[in-house]
Amino acid sequence: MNASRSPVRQSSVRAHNLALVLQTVANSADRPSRAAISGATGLTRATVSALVDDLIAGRLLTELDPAPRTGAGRPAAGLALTPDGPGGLGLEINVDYLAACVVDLTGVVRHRFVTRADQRLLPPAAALADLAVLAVQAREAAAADGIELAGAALAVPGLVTANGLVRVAPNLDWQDVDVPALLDLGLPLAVDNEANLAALGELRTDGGPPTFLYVSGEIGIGAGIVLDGELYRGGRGWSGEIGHVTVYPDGRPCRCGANGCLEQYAGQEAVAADPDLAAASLGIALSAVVNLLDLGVIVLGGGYAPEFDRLRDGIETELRRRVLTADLAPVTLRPATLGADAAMRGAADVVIAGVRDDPARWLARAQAV
Amino acid sequence: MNASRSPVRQSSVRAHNLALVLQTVANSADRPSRAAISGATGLTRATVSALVDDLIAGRLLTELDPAPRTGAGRPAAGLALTPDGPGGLGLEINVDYLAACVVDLTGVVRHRFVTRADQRLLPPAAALADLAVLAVQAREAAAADGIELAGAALAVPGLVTANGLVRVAPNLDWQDVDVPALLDLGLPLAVDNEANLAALGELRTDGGPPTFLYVSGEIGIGAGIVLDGELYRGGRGWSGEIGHVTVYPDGRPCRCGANGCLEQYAGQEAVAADPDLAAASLGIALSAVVNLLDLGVIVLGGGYAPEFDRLRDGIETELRRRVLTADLAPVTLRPATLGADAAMRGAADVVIAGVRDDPARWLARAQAV
DNA sequence: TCAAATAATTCAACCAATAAACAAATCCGA
DNA sequence: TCGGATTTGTTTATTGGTTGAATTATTTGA
Repeated sequence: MNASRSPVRQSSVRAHNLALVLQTVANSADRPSRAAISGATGLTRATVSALVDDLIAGRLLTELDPAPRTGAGRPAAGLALTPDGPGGLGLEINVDYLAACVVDLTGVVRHRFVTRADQRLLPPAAALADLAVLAVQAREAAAADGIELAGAALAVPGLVTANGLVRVAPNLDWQDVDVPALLDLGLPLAVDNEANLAALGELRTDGGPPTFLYVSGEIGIGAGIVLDGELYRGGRGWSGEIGHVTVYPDGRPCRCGANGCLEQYAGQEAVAADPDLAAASLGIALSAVVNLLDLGVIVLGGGYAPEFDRLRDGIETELRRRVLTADLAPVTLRPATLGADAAMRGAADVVIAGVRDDPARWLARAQAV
Repeated sequence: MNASRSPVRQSSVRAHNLALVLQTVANSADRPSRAAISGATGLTRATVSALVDDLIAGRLLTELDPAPRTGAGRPAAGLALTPDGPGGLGLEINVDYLAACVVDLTGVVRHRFVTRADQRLLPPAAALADLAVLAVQAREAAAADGIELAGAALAVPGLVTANGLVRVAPNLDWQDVDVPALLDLGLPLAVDNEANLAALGELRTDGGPPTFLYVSGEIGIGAGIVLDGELYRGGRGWSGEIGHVTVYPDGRPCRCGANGCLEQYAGQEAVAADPDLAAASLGIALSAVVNLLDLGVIVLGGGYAPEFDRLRDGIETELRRRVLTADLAPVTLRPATLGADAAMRGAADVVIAGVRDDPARWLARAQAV
């Protein structure tokens, strides 16, 4: 509802419409013609043609054979995202591995690199130096495919501020690590919480609902909240700490100092020890989330995904009992579709989503080079 | 991040910039000149002049004496919102009263009408007919001031869908009431939950933070979630049901069928019976909200506002203990600044916010008439 | 072989913002 | 008291971008 606080000039109109055309192609199942785009967007064919010319010149779209059609008339030229345009570099650092991947504009993972090693034994700078090695490998592999990286995003299991500072990452034993200062790849770098990025990865999975909660159960429990297709990061970027939602006010002591946090009842160890208790506890906490945010879909990821069948009933029982609107509108529970790579995939997706959402910036950059 | 799915034409540019200028005036403490607006927005003076001419012609802005200034130069003409342009009609229906108010474009309450009567004794159609009488009075009073109502909004203590259908309002004993069908005022009518609208009322209060939780404690407990200056309504419009967040999983049975809902420990009766228990319970539930959404400000309204001093310590104790990021960033607790009228004020504010956020639509309508 | 149909491009017109010059109204200093 | 400095607001030519209509291109089908 709030109009954004910046003036709009004609060039903004073009930027917006470039994004509109590019997204129309991206969301289209077939390979749409210029005329089809015109119909879908409401822009005239003349305008679409001009915009498409720019997008082709900037290596974001390519012309292909059209989708087959019956009847008379000049055949259309099919348009699709280029697999050899800009790409995204997804990075992940976790307790026992480092990973990097290259995703092209169409969303396909083109390259994937993993190094297994216990990151808790290294100081942050050393771990990030190792990660930089992977990043360079990834960039070279991408360049060999004709892909230029538009940026990078790093998934970290911890609290991250908007400017990339990792305040706390308990399982890595990190505190106040200024990642952008230590990891200079010569690329724009975003840093975010792993659950947030995994949630975004899940969102890009085709047909993903635009509003859902992604819950990732590892040693700790994190959640990514996606509202209307956008990740909600919270006032200071620290949303989704569902692991420390109180389930039993006078329950087990938690490492955070409080009692009865969900983490103590549905963390990795607790799930193994007593799946029923974990499911019930998770159900109680998730009911709170649904009552507050009215989410229709909950995705269980991370360590929860393989345990999904064992947890489902217990969770749903509590949801039915404790969600006020349970009989008015159902809550769907489903396992994550991406596996262990979810956060890294999500990170790469964030980068290419940045290009798809603002192609004008990419075109201007490509122009300058 | 998601570009909206509609094309942008030149007229959209004008619509956006009209809104930008109008909001700049609205948010300005003094009475800004065209040059000042130009400086604040980044638009050129020429453009601002043209936009201001339109806004003055549409009776949204007026020229006044400028704010005093020292130094050389031609004196500026001060601009301000017109008190006699479009206004908003705020309506409220609650257990024991009906209310209506007229708020002008500057946010001042110009007229206020209240009828005390137990609404549970009447069928919904009769209650809404009584409300329509108040609405007509309000409109006539507004017309006498030269105010034309741009629309109306109604606050209801219950679950409301996006198209104005009241699914359940337990304390009114309403079920599936199609309000827009029963209440035709010849004006655009929005219907929303009272806590949502009260939260928006609190937002418009000058200096209100753009991200906060508004909690309203009456017989039930509702909450309005405001994220980045926008009310978050949830996937189906039923967010904010904090009253049914579980505090003690095996605790007191609730009328909703579950056990240990917050409502049983911090509802109106519970607060009276045991304020300490109410505060602790509220603290536990609010900690969950903060952990999930990372909100920095919580506003206590409705029946909680007068009890604020008695509840504060108990709530803050739990917040400190249970919010993971409590030592990284504080959570501020404060009482609501609007009193019993909060929801009705918020309703009227929603209407005028609609005009301020999209003045082009109002200008087009005024033109057509 | 030609008419109908559909796709894409070209071109003049229009809308809105910009930049720069200009007019208006005040202050201030000699 | 007068003229320059200063700031506000308007005028005018230019530019960027979309539109709509006309035009060109390419196919199907009678």
